[in-house]
Amino acid sequence: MTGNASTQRLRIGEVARRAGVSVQAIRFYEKEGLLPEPERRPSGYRAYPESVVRRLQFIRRAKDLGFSLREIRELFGLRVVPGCSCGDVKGRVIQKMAEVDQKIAALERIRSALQSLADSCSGVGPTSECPILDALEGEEEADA
Amino acid sequence: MTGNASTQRLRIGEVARRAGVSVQAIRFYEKEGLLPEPERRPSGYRAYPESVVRRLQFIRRAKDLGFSLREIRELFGLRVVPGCSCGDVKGRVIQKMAEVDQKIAALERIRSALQSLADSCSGVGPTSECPILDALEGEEEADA
DNA sequence: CTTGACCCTATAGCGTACTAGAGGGTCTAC
DNA sequence: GTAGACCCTCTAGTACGCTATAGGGTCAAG
Repeated sequence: MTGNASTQRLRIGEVARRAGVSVQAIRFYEKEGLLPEPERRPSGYRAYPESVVRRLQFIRRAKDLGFSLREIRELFGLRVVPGCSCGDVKGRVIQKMAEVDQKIAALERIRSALQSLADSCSGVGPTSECPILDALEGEEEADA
Repeated sequence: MTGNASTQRLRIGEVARRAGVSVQAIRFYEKEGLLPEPERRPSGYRAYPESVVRRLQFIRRAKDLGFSLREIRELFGLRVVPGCSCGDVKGRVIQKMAEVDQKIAALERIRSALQSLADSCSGVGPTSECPILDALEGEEEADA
């Protein structure tokens, strides 16, 4: 049985393996306040409860969704602060979505500018007469 | 007329003002090989021809289009290497467009994941029962 | 001849999210 | 009792594109 849970502590390497992150990353997260400081064995080894694995998975997923470590730390904060509601968390997600939308829009503007550049150039001829290079060098045409 | 052009050299501050970049950035670009080393006055002051302003504008625009300084340096290289054609330049632009497309696609995946998270949460209730936080913490559901 | 704006070099620091290495201790099995 | 895998701390380094600072020299006007 898994009766006495307090004896079932994991070492950092095992946690890293299970969560799919590096040992150094775990120590880094601890230093940055994303992970609570774990108990230590007499030897100084970190001794983690299994729950830390889920927390690391949380970090990984939020990171994949574009949250910075700072933002993830704030998400953890929301869980702890008593007055905070689910709406606060949802707000962060909505806000992040707006940021993502803005990034997408910016990239689409860039994409179409690149497309125009590519279209302006037949691809033949010397670089000294390249319409792309000329366009990049050109005067301020329309600054708005 | 602007007859004797060689006397019309600009100091770095004036170049910075005209090109809309900082003085330090100009020195940085020089160090990184994006700008040729300019003439110097006896005092050691850099003395730029006006053309450097256009080159800085090129850098600014290419940067805005997502080219890194390294890539911009390579673009300048293309112009100088004799065997290079306009097609080489166009190729860079096409490749950059593909990169932008990939970034857009990645952000759209993120966007829809965020949307799902937001949809899963009514926004009311304590953070301790937040479906968003639970989802981020959840087990590996589908790893593919 | 001094004031203030400008210029010079060189080095350090920022933010992000770690990785890599040095130099050392611990644990477990054989 | 020793090998090898693991753990510890601390510092430095990575990439990117600069910014900031220290400690000086130059230039033009008044």
